[in-house]
Amino acid sequence: MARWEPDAAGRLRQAALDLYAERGYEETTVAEIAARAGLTERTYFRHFADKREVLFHGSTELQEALAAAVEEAPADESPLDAVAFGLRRIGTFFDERRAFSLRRHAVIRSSPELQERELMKRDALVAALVEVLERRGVAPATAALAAESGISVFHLAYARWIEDPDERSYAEHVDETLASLRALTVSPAPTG
Amino acid sequence: MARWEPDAAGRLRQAALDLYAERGYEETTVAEIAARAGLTERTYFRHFADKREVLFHGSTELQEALAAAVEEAPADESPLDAVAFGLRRIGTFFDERRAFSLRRHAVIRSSPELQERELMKRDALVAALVEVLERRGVAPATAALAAESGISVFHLAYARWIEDPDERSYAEHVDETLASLRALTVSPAPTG
DNA sequence: AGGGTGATGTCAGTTACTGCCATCGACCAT
DNA sequence: ATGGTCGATGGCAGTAACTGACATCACCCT
Repeated sequence: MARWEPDAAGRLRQAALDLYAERGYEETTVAEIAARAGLTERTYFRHFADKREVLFHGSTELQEALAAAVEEAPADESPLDAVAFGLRRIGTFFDERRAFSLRRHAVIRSSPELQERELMKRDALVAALVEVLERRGVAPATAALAAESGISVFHLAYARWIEDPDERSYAEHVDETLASLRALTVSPAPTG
Repeated sequence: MARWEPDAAGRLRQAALDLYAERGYEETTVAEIAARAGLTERTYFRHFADKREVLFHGSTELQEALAAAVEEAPADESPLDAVAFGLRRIGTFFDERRAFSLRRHAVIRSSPELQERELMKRDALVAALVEVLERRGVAPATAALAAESGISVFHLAYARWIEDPDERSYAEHVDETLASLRALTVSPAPTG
């Protein structure tokens, strides 16, 4: 028999999400999360850097998956299309965890501190895209713009996916959002 | 003679920027900032909500100025053009404070916590733009996309403005960045 | 003169987070 | 099996961000 119950980090994530949802983020202490997971506060901080990070477990994997997917886009795709290619590929990452995503999203929306952290993760996605695009030979200025635009699509598509009563796939929302972006940026209003 | 030295908040902002630049953000305590401003820690927290907020004084004014400027854009401008109109208008806000902006930017870049807060302010700008655009009659989905894209332009233009050795105006960088965005989103690569 | 006001000070308390050392089952080498 | 190392955890003390409650006291108004 193992010395400790397995998957301490997983238990902490579950306890944190539950407590943040039940009582609210600010009203929950790290000691309470640790206690519910059968651990101590000190151990919590060995698994997660701070009180917020416990809700952002998949972000590194997501970032790597997105970067890898964009890397695999056909070489002749435009920067924005390459990003869109990657976004559609990672759709399953969300589609498979819909219930969890809804809960997590509701918790994050309820706390400015958590929103800040989410924005930071979003920014890391932008940086990862810039790196991949530049490696594809895209000029830095263009890469930055394509990455920002791509993550805007990522974000708005996610918001729509969360709210979609029909529960259509994430990839579908990406396609729709990307089409809207293209419609938006056609050159200045036609004369007349 | 006044009971206290005037402009306590201003002194705190100056002290904080100086100390963050000299010693680094993490190595500076709020008590030290307050002491340099001739105040106590408790008084610091009456002027600023937390250790980060002291660096984001102009953000509310900037947000209101941008919203007002977009509001004044000609009614027949496309959503994105209306935002661009607003961005050019607020250019003086930056051009007049170049030295300060450089120092502040260097400090923020050096600390993840400060970057998080800056992303939050950026997000507030997006929200303000969405509100203004919707009031102009733009459909919510389009408004969200135009706001996101517009703030991407805002942000990248700012980064280039900061790094520009020729110190050209902020509005010029907005124009260039916007043109790049339009070039980026033209429909998928032409055949052949 | 006297009372109200507002910016500040003082102090005690909570909680996030960190460094250091102790514990002790598991695992490995002999 | 013996002994030693390892790795995840606990315990504890300490720092610093932030908050609430109350006191102070020049200024202002009447």
